[in-house]
Formats: sequence, C-alpha cells, structure tokens
Amino acid sequence: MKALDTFRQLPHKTIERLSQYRRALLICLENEKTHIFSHEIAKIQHITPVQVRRDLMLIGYSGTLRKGYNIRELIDLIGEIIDSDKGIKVAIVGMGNLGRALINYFKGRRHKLVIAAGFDTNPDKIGKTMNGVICYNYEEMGRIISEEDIEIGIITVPSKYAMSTAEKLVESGIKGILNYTPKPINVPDNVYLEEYDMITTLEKVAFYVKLGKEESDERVRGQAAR
Amino acid sequence: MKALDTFRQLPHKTIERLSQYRRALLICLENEKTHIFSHEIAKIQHITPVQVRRDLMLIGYSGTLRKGYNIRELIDLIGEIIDSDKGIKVAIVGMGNLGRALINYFKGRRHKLVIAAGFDTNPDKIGKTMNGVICYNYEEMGRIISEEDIEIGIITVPSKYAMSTAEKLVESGIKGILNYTPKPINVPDNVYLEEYDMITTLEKVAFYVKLGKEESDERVRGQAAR
DNA sequence: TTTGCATTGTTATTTAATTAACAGATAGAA
DNA sequence: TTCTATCTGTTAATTAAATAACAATGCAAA
Repeated sequence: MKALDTFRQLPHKTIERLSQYRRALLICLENEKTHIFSHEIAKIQHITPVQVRRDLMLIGYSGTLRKGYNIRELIDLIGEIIDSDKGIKVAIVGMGNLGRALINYFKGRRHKLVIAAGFDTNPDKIGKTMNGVICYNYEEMGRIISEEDIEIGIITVPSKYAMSTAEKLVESGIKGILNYTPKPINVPDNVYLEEYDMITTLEKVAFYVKLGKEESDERVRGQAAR
Repeated sequence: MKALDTFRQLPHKTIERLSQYRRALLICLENEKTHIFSHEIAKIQHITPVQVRRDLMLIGYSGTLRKGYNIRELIDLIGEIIDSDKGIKVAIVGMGNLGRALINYFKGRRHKLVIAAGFDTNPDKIGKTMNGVICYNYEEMGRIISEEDIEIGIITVPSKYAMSTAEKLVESGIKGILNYTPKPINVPDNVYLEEYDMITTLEKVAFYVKLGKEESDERVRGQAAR
C-alpha cells in the first residue's frame, strides 16, 4: 500500500467518488460480477470514464487491459484508504425522523462506521432502543462519548438547537461533526465540520427546473417568430 | 431586474450559496437587523467576504459603503432569481422517516416550494395526512402529479425501489428529481437530476477525521524523535 | 503472423471556482 | 478641511477539477 501521504493529498472530490464507487462495486459484487470497466462505473455514477480512470490512477490501482478492474480488489483498496483500521464510532444527536432515517440507512451494511449511540432530550425516547441504537439522555453525552470512544457526531436536532448541540459535542471531545440542520454552526479548527442542508439542494433543483422551462418557452417563441 | 440570461449563467456554486445566504438573511431579519456586511455573511457561511461580494456582484446587487447590504432588498432579489413566480409544487415519494423529516424541514417556512403530495405503497399510510401532507397511493402518482401540476419529485424510498420510482416519476411528467437513496438512478436528459447520498458525506467526514488523527500521531512521533 | 480494436494509464489542456489585489467611495476623526 | 479607516465592486491571478488527447497494451480475428 502506498504511503499515507499520498492519500492525504487526494482531491476532496475524489474522496467522495471513492465512497460512491465502492457502493456501486458492492452491488456489482452481489450480482456475481468479478470485473468491471471504467465506462461501466462511469455510467452508474453519471461521470466520464476518464474521471474514473484518473481517480483510480491517483490511488495507484491498476486494472487489466481486457477485463477491466477487479471488483473485489478495488473494494478492498478503497477500504484501506477511506476506512479506519479499527472502525469509527458515530453518535446521532436528535432521534427524530431524520436521525432514525440515518440509522436505517446504515442497517444491514457492514461498514467500518458504526452508529454507537443516539441522544435525545425527549423522556419518552431516552432508554429505548430505536432501530437497534440505544437512545441516551442528551445530558449524558459527555460521559457516553468518552466511554464509548465515539469520534463523529451527526446533528439532527431542530435547527434552533444546532449550535448548542455542536458545543456540547465539542466539549465531549468529538473529532468530526456532520450538521444536517439548515443552520450553520461554528466549531474549533481541530474539529472537522461538514454541513449539509437539504433545503439548498431542493432550491437548486427548483432553480434549474425553472431555467429549463424558460428555455423551452424561448424555443416556442423562437419557432413562432420564424 | 437583469435579463434572465444573466442568471442562466450563474455558477452552480453561486446558486447554492444564494439559497444559503437567503436562509441566513431571514434569520438576521428576525433579529431586527436591517443591514449586513459581507464579512458577516461570510462568517456565518464559513466562506470569505470576497466570495460573498463576488456572488452579489454576479447577481447585480449593490450595497452601501458604510452600512453594507440591505437585508430585505437582498432577500427579495435572491427570491426573484431562484424562485419561480407562481411557486413550484413538490412530491415526496416514500413517506418513511426521511420523507417525513423533509416535510418537517419545510413546515412553517413561507417558501415558494410547496410539498403538495406524498406517495407510499403502505396501506396504513395511504389516505392519511402526515405532517400536513396527504399520502396518496403510489399507483396514483401519474394522475395526482398531472392534476396538481407537480414539477419536482423527491425520492425517499428504500434504495432497491429507487430506479422504478424514478421511472414512474418521469412517466408522470416530472421536471426535476432529487434522489436521496444511496443508489444512483438514470433519467432522460430533459429531467434535471440531483443525487444526494448521506453515506458519502459521512464517509468523507470519517476520512478526514482519520487523516487528522494520523497527523497528530506524526506530530507526537516527531516530537519524541527530537 | 499481422492487423484492428477496445481498453488502460498518463500527461496536457481547458474550464470552473476561489482567492488576491486594488481602485473608489465615504463616514468620522483630527 | 484633510486624513484615516473601512467597506464595496471589479479585475487579475491562482488553484482545483474535469476533460481531452494519446501512447501503450494485449486479445481476437483475419
């Protein structure tokens, strides 16, 4: 395996795609396939074959000329790059619909990422096991996170509590935060933060749908003018 | 207002940020603020003030030198750009945890985007109103979407049904699709597609958390060697 | 054997996005 | 009034990402 430093410099977009490639490859593996071509992967991911080959070049993986890439090997290599050896534990703060949806996403997959705890303030939820994950009292976050050695926190609380939740996670010694609320938060530099806002994505789709409509309107007007 | 063509060429990333700026601005407005500086917006969004000013330049908005940008005006302008005049109707296919979570996100916000219908195959859900949205029978999708003039579909079904759901949406005449399942789908060119995979985001966080740990390990080793 | 074809791997080019640099403006202090 | 500090708006430069171009390879068919 290549030096760690090599992987440190991988483009952010490549990291994202590696995760996606692996997901696609796992499905192919289930279908008894052993090898795959760059253009097949590309088709699935809606990108170009060149992009795929370039990404694989960056991680130093070589395919065979007539058979393409060995699916099993490639899955394993991607795992070596993006997974942690011992696995990483994740906590979900906010066991509402979104929190539980995320747990379901992970169920049944043998990931190196394990959802080790949930937290909520609702007494009806505390102490219950929901979708296989124990829901702890929000107030016990510090203790549980340090005892269980949880490194990543996912924030799925109502947005007005986003910032206070983040602070509590940081105090608890978390290393990375994924904020799913539409409210941006601030964390110290030593905590890796990723924010994902579902409303932005939907508004983006709406914008391009609108553009598309205007475009076809113009086409109609253009034809009429002829 | 500028010509539509101006907005057609806005960078994709700028579109995303405009949506985010507006969200932040709406919160500022609630706090009785009337004006805001580029560096304040930048701070909230974790970007640079230059980026903010550049985006606003692209949409042709000017602030005042000592007071910054008029929040109300800017919100309205962003609306003119990214919203549709009449609003756009959205359907959610899959009224599980994720579907319901999305509905909650939108509740109480006066958006131009309206979630006009939900669809599911579960007889227990069909006919019920969930979080204010009626859940229709999956089989009636074609009729409802055309009757209600719904233009965007959000896919939150289990991933093995992602592709068949997409096909049904396309047949129903949908213009844009947002796929929240981890399984990539294919749609015709005239349908705008955005895919968002939560697992990728989480794996990305995990990767950079891992890198961070290795880095501090190296620091420790480096210090020990001295 | 030789030719043609499809594929990989890599470098070069192009495009998109971000950041830097700086002129212009104006309120407020000196 | 003049100077200073602090913003905005815009062009230039840089960086990141994607795409294009193409040599190299090796199987399959002629």
